[in-house]
Amino acid sequence: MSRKRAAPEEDKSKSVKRGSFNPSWQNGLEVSLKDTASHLYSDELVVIIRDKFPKAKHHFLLLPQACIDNLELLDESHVMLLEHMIEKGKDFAKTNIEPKTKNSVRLGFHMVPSMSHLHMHIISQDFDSIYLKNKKHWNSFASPFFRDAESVLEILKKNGKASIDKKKGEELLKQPLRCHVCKELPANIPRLKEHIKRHDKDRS
DNA sequence: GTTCTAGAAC
DNA sequence: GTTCTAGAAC
Repeated sequence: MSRKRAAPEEDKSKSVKRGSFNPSWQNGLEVSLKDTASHLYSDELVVIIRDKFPKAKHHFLLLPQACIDNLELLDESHVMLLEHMIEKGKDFAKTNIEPKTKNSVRLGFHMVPSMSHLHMHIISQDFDSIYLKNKKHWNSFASPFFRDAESVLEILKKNGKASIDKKKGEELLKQPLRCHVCKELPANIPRLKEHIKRHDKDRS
């Protein structure tokens, strides 16, 4: 028998995709929110879960319980919520991430998120992960595409909103690969991954 | 968000 | 020839 791969299971997905602008993967976080068994922390306002494809040794997502799609929908009334998100995110990092790496943890949002439901990343800066595979992955965490939660909070306080610049986001994802520690410019992803191992050794 | 893979880059 | 990236997925 000469066949390259198993036959594609077309029928299974068609019913979902056809006539729907919101493919199921975009709603993954809504599903996780309802799956209380996956909650590592929860209170009346927020939930913390593991990122399904962690891009570093420690990578979690903190989501509000309320159905807020993205940063664009925040206004003055959400300042306290965002402060709570940051506080609980920091607490979680302090107690759940080993001391060696906890100093380099960042809390923040993607400039243009792929998935529905507002989510704040809690991610260590080693970027040691088999799931970090391409330029988009890298730039979404190591370029200004990653917006620190504290800066977003300041902007929200100042302007009463935290708008999304989609065009700027798309440009940032296409920027050359740049080491987040020493600003070196590795030629490709394998070389970048080899390069950042050095900084990990420097720290330990 | 991921998977898959054509063809660019080496 | 092999490695690597980048765009389609109905």
